[in-house]
Amino acid sequence: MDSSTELVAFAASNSSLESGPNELAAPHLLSRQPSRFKGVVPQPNGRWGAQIYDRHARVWLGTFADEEIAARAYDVAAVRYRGREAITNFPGERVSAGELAFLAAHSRSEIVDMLRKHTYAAELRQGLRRGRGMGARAQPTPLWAWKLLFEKVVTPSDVGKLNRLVVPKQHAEKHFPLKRAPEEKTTGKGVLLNFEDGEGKVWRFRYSYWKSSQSYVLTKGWSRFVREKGLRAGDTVAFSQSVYGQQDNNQLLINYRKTPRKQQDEGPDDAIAAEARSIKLFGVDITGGGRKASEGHGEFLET
DNA sequence: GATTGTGTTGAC
DNA sequence: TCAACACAATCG
Repeated sequence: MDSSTELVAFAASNSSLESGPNELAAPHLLSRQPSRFKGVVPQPNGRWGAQIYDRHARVWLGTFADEEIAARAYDVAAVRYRGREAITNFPGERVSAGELAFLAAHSRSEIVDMLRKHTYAAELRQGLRRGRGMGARAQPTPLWAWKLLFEKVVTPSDVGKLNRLVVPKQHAEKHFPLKRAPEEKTTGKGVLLNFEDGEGKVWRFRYSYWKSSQSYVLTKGWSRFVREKGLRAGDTVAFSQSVYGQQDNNQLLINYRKTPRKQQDEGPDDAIAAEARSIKLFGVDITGGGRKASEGHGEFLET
């Protein structure tokens, strides 16, 4: 059980928004303490959960190591669900017009998803950067703006229950240099990296080096990506880097390509659908998959 | 084994 | 609507 993960820091960490791994002091019964924030509930392990109620139903917004971060997550959801005048934990911090537009451009479930994945801040920043005028809706960075770093045909274990993708050593050391961390500065295991996918969504994975197996891996967050993209052994994932600002923010992209399969081997959806799903023009999906017209009625912020 | 987040209940 | 509490489902 030598899970000895060598903790290291990424040379130019492309973003490490908010709370790192939990760094609790006394995990035990310290959790009973109720939160001083609205929409925040203590978790048995000392962390904090955020939730909001929508029409009698609880909407879980995720768990956070920091109580205040959880409170901010609630605030974001409150504004998205109840509008600009919603009661929030930090009334003093006005919501910018840009953020309001960003919120309006995404469905409630999308915002909740970002909060749960802890990528809201990153997506907002990205959304504000492009979306300039009013396009509002997060547009994917065009494919020509990316430089391919490397690809990997995923193995069964990469898409299995292990929640980890082994990054081929040669590529890892060349493109994702893991520099020794300033000792204790690395509170958690490894480093958190954000990747934009072909649809403009942001994914966050933990990247670290497993000493026991002497391999570089993407762990936390990986299985969620596998699940949502329906990745299967044999499919290909590609990692690219923005051709812009090398030092700026080191934007990273993760894409995937499904390998055609016999219908009998296909899971829930067939190969036709899988292929149609990947037809894109300059990074923009022209197949019409589009947004899920979920959500109830009477939404605020909906234009 | 640890953590998440759902089930459920009872106040406000 | 909202959170306290218990604990099953899910995760790492």
